[in-house]
Amino acid sequence: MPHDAGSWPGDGSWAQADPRDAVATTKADQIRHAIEEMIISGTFPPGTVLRQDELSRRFGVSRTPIREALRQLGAVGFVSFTPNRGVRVQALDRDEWSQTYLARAVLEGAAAEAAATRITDDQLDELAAANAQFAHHTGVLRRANASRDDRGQAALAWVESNERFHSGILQAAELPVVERLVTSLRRVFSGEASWAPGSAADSLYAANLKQHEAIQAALAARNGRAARALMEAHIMDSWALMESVLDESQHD
Amino acid sequence: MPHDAGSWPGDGSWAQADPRDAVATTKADQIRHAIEEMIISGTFPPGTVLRQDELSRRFGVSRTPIREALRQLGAVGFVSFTPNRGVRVQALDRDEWSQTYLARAVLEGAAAEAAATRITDDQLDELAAANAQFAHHTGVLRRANASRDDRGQAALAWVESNERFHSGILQAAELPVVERLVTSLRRVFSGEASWAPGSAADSLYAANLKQHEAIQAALAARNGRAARALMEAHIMDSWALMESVLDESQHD
DNA sequence: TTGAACCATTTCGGATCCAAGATGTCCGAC
DNA sequence: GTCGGACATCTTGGATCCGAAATGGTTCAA
Repeated sequence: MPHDAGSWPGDGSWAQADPRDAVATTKADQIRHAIEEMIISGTFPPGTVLRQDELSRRFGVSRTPIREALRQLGAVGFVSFTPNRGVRVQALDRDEWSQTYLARAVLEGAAAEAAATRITDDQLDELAAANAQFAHHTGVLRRANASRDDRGQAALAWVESNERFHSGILQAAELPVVERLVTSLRRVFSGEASWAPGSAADSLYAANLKQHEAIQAALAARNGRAARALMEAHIMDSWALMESVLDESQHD
Repeated sequence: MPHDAGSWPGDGSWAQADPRDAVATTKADQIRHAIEEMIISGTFPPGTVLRQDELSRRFGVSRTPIREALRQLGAVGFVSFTPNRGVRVQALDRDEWSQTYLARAVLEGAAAEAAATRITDDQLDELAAANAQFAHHTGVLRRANASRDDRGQAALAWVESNERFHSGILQAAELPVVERLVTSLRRVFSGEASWAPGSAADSLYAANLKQHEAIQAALAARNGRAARALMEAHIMDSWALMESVLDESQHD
């Protein structure tokens, strides 16, 4: 191996971030994951130009696996290629964002409908737990007198419990292909928002919580049609929430 | 360039197959396209193991661009990777197929709804033309006394006019993100069927045609809700048609 | 002063070389 | 006869090298 492999940024935990790679994996795949995480976490904000040489130094490998990693990210839409010019972290405009939400809405709606007939009691319990968490963090976010630090913590936890709820439903639907699609849509979009849901439209958070509970109830009642309609409306409303966050951060 | 570049299979028309690549493109991208076409056209049936060395000889390039092309195809799901073992053309089982259709159904349904409010008269004319073509080829397919060769021709033309109708609606919807998603879903699935719709359930073809016409009418009437419901039902019915074709080919 | 051509620099794309993982076979031991 | 291990071979993964495209700055002429 060239360069100094010991000079890795962080602690090397980038490797095997995904259990799928635990058994056997290539550097190209590990690096794809690492770059993906860096994009999502905001280390590489949208619009950033990624230089192969710089990345190869940072990861302590030659440019070959870097290029393969970038090709994969390009195929999936995380970065955009310009031949002989380099790659740049994809930046979505508002219209593309809204379409991403639309796609998620109909796909997760279909998943919710499927889940209604298949969900087990254990899975329903899991959803209830996720929603309890969600309710708690929503409360912290809406509390005006919370410190800035608390808000940041709560925002992260809010996103996490939200994901827990949504992926719980996707798993219950037993539609792995659809689940993969939604996951990739969600990852692409999460890259842009360095999520500080912060002070955004207060009532929207409350509505969001109510919607989660309504969806949960529909699933418990095995009402597929209702679950679908509610989920669709919920995600389109989340888009409104997201838009208000975007507007806000634009005014900075 | 190594090897004999003159020994290209075919006539070199693989290059610049996509106008997007016309201005500036890399060999890796051209080869990705070429392999993709080969998978779709059935040259590389599902399950085929793709050897880098063989591909590099076939395309007259070194293994480097081949590997980048395969990485891209892998990221998109056309092929599956096994580290140190090679890549294999992805084979979908019946359940994954059905999910692919479900995803298409809801996404194209949403597109149809959007199209209803935006479609122009010119675009409506184009849909009508596509459907006229579709009707014609459906007729040939249903004619029992057609020769085997005629049927093959008609089958291809049938698929083509079907795509013309569907992509016409997607374009009218002005949702490029959704359109890309659907296109990639459709490409993956078309790889499997070396489409000889042939003798499959006759009444299903007739139903398919009627559904196209109903969707067209809903769009003309600017009825988004109806267009969406009809499109969804249409694609789920197409799945039934596809399933019967699959069953049939299984009995060979 | 401005614009166009030329050259140096940077970065990428592709080719080649080498190392490492995987498979299959052959041989020997039990 | 069968099981296990060592070895030969095949294929992939990664590193390095080189040519080509794009950029930016400089110079010369109009």
